[in-house]
Amino acid sequence: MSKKMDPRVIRTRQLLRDALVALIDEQGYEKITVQDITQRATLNRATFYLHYRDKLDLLYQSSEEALHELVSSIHPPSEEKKDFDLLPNYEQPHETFMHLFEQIALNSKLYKVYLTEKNIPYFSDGLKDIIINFVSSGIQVMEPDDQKLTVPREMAVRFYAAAFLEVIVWWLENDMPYTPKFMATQLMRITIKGPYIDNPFER
Amino acid sequence: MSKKMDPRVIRTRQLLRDALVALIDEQGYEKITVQDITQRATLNRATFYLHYRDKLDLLYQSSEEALHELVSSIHPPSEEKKDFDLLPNYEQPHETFMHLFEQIALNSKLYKVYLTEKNIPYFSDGLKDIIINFVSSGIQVMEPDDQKLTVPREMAVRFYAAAFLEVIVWWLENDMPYTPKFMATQLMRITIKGPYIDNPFER
DNA sequence: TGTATTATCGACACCGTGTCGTTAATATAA
DNA sequence: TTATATTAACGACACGGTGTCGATAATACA
Repeated sequence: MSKKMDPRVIRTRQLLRDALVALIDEQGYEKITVQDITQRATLNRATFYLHYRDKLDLLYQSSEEALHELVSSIHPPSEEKKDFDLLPNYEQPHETFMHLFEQIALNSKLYKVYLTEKNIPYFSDGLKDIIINFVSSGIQVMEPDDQKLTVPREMAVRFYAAAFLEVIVWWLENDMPYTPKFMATQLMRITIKGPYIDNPFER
Repeated sequence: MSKKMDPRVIRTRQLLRDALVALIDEQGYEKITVQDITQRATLNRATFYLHYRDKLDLLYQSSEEALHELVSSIHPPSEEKKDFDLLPNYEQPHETFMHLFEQIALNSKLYKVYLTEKNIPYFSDGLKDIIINFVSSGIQVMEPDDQKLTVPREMAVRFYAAAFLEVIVWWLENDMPYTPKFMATQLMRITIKGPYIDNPFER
């Protein structure tokens, strides 16, 4: 899709996107003006409007691109492990979890800024939707019978999706102190076993 | 504190706060101007600046007030149940959870708008901090030994705090379809037992 | 090298902001 | 009830960011 594009266009848009990320990191999203962005990108302000409607449009398109890359890189599961993944060992890292953390690490600058800065529209919700779909299908495969869930299905999906997203944010905030494999293992364990090794309430 | 205030001031500020909530609900936070707010409140625009620095300051003060009310209403635990709450039955609703949902229900219009509308600064984070403190002390009481947690303590705290907040948002988005008691019971159960009644991984 | 595409530049009206100074309305206490 | 202080209303102002325009310069590619 970018093959037939004028290299100047590609360069200009990349300059604008990088400028946005850098400026959000420095002064937060809300205070940024189109003037700031074009100045940082060493472009004329009118040039901005040749490519994006406004600041929000630039953010949307950058977000869409990053999230689309993420989904594409995760979607194809390795075929030979399919059956294994349907019933993963909870002490073994889930393959999709690992892909998720690895892909985020590859683009960590953008993810850290877009997920941890305050009041960035769209990106967090977009990623949450992706995780919701993942969690939803995961629970559906593990337990199709609503009666065998501890809480209403939709509540459980939202519960774990938000929890997973928060752990990703925590990981980025702390500059990725653990490997993707470790993180995937941790998420699997806390989801299945809960917070305590010896459940204090029973057994 | 509001005893010695001119009743006109109280009236004016309440008009502005109500106008903000209504306008966020109608057109979202970002598009709102100070002009819009004062027009809706039937006040002169210059009057706004006698009370608040800008739109964000109005939101902050409204948020602070609501969150302070929430903390105050939750903090005093009923004395006679103290020992019981330290080791709650997981099929019994946790008293603090119930207070949380009940207090939110009392001010549900503001909570729904401030928590479910996109890009409302401060409020979600403020409530998340409150829940983090609550979760953190809860886990600390249940299990002071890091070795007996399934994952790093800070990760577990963030995991459950975000999950609880998401369930609150889900509850508000769906116009509170369950009672506070039911919600508190569900949260307790999914936290301790995980998503599945019969753990498919062991036993 | 020629042609089409894109970027640059300066200028414009528009809108929301924050702050004046002046005048009007209102609460509270004498 | 009336006097006084506090607050609101009102109109006006300069400022800054926006979005768009037309004309000109630079660049990619055939």
